[in-house]
Amino acid sequence: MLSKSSKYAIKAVLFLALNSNDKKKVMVKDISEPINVPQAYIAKLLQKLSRQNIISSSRGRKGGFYLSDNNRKQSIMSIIEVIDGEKNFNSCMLSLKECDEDKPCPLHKTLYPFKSNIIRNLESISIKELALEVELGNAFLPL
Amino acid sequence: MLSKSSKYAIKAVLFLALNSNDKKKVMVKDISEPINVPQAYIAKLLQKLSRQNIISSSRGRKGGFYLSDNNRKQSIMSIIEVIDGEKNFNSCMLSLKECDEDKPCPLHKTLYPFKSNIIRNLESISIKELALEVELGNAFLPL
DNA sequence: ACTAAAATATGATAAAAATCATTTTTAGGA
DNA sequence: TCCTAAAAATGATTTTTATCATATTTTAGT
Ligand code: FES
Ligand code: FES
Repeated sequence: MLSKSSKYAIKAVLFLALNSNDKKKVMVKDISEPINVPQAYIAKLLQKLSRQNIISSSRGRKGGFYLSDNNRKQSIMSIIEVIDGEKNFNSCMLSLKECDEDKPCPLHKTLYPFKSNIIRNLESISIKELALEVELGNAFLPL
Repeated sequence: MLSKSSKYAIKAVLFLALNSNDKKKVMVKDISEPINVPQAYIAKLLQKLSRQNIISSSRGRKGGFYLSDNNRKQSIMSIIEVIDGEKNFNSCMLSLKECDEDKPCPLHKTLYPFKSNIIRNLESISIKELALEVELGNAFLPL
């Protein structure tokens, strides 16, 4: 469904949403540990996200990663797209090709509606909203 | 979502549903080609399915793979379970662990309902039913 | 300016998934 | 009974994904 990498990335972004802002940057070391992901690995993912402006970063002394208010408005899907390249989601469930309404595979009819709903949800839910759920204690950040 | 292997396996089983029965066995070579999957690879998958009685086979001369009437009654999920080991489906969407209702991750609330519906569908739909859709021309076996 | 603390870039290694190749076993037919 | 065509078993290789290690910028503070 989601690659390990996007899972890691989402966790990291959520962690940043809860623990950072433009005044309070946090460095990889202090992200990787609580979310339980190898430091060098999450660093690479964060860099990718930063390059695509999903998250913010500043380097040098007193630098670190953080989320600006604008960053928080982005969707969860945008994270996945940057990391996995969205291919996972519009591919057909049986072939290796794209899903094709006109020539649907046998599983299309039953599964596609669900899949497209999942996509729609991931596209519409923002980082900020998800983080709020955690703050309210309705959801938990798993390690 | 589904591994390449389960996709291959489902295609192969569907092909057998359409082109074989206990009187008409078909050998790997004649399965792998039309469904466009490397012969040695699909052979391995078919063997696994056969061992778990999802499909039938007989060896030696005049042997081959085929689907008995009983085989056809099985669910699509049973194929996936044999090949992927079901792990893909009950794992949490954010952590590497199992999905946990009591301590749901932030994505659980939005995605789990869809996921469980997908699972329920895959469990309830039989090989025979899917094959019928193809016979009726409502669905297509992609290469 | 200089230094140290940070991200960034690049490339190497390890683990997992997919693919390929070879051998062994089984059973039908001469 | 012996040969041959088939699946089954085993193990090697390749490709992809995940992980690790090292060197290079950038920037705040002195
Ligand atoms: S065509 Fe296969 S999922 Fe849509
Ligand atoms: S706890 Fe993460 S999907 Fe259910």
